[in-house]
Amino acid sequence: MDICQEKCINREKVEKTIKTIPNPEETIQMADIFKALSDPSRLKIVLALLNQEHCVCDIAVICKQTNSAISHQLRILRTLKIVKNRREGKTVYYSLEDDHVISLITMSLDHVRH
Amino acid sequence: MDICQEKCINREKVEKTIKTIPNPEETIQMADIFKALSDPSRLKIVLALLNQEHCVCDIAVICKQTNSAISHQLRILRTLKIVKNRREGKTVYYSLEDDHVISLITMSLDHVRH
DNA sequence: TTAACATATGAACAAATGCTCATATGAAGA
DNA sequence: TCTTCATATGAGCATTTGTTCATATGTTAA
Repeated sequence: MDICQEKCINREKVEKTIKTIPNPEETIQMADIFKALSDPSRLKIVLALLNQEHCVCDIAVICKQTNSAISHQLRILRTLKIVKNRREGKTVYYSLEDDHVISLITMSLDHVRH
Repeated sequence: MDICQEKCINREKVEKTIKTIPNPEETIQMADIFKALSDPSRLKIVLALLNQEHCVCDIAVICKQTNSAISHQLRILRTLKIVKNRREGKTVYYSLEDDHVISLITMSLDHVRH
């Protein structure tokens, strides 16, 4: 197969780094959070909720998408515990569940803007 | 089309939020960074580079993937300016380009571990 | 109970994504 | 120069993902 593995690897460095890598479950959970923010339309929803809660209909207007598309995306964000909701009559208001998300957003915006 | 847009939106809240949303280019750039970290195998590569540089071959061993798969993913990370590389003879060493990425990783790990 | 309406969800489809396999590139030593 | 080896890359593919359309759910008011 990979002859390289017999010859060129630096075992010490490899062993040392392997110890520092989070376990698979944690890695997948981290990836899931990044995945939630990796789609521009889904990220825009999160950005829309950064300062105040909104109903599905308002989010659809802000994001220029159909209520259905927004609702599907909100379900994903809800499953990942990134947003929470509360019902008020016929209307459902969504807001961010977690301050960590706000930090992630702020940091990546810094990065983009240098 | 969407009758809802004629009736239920809260124009004031919507207008206020629209002003706070980053422009489309920035939003896409932010999403791109998150997308780079959203795939578990690509995230693992970044995690492997968190503390020290490694050659492609070592990364492949650490991540238990073929050199080819790693090389393809490194190209994506290079394009997004998340990793950089230096050549030393036949070997190419990769390391993280940017401290912002380290902060993002650290923060999401915090989030996962509470 | 019935109508109206905000939201949720399942199915289907087009587009994007990650991997594999084969092959190319570029550097070092014989 | 020729061979070896680390890395890079293109094509093809199976899988995943985001959207649309149709329909369901749940709440309010008549």
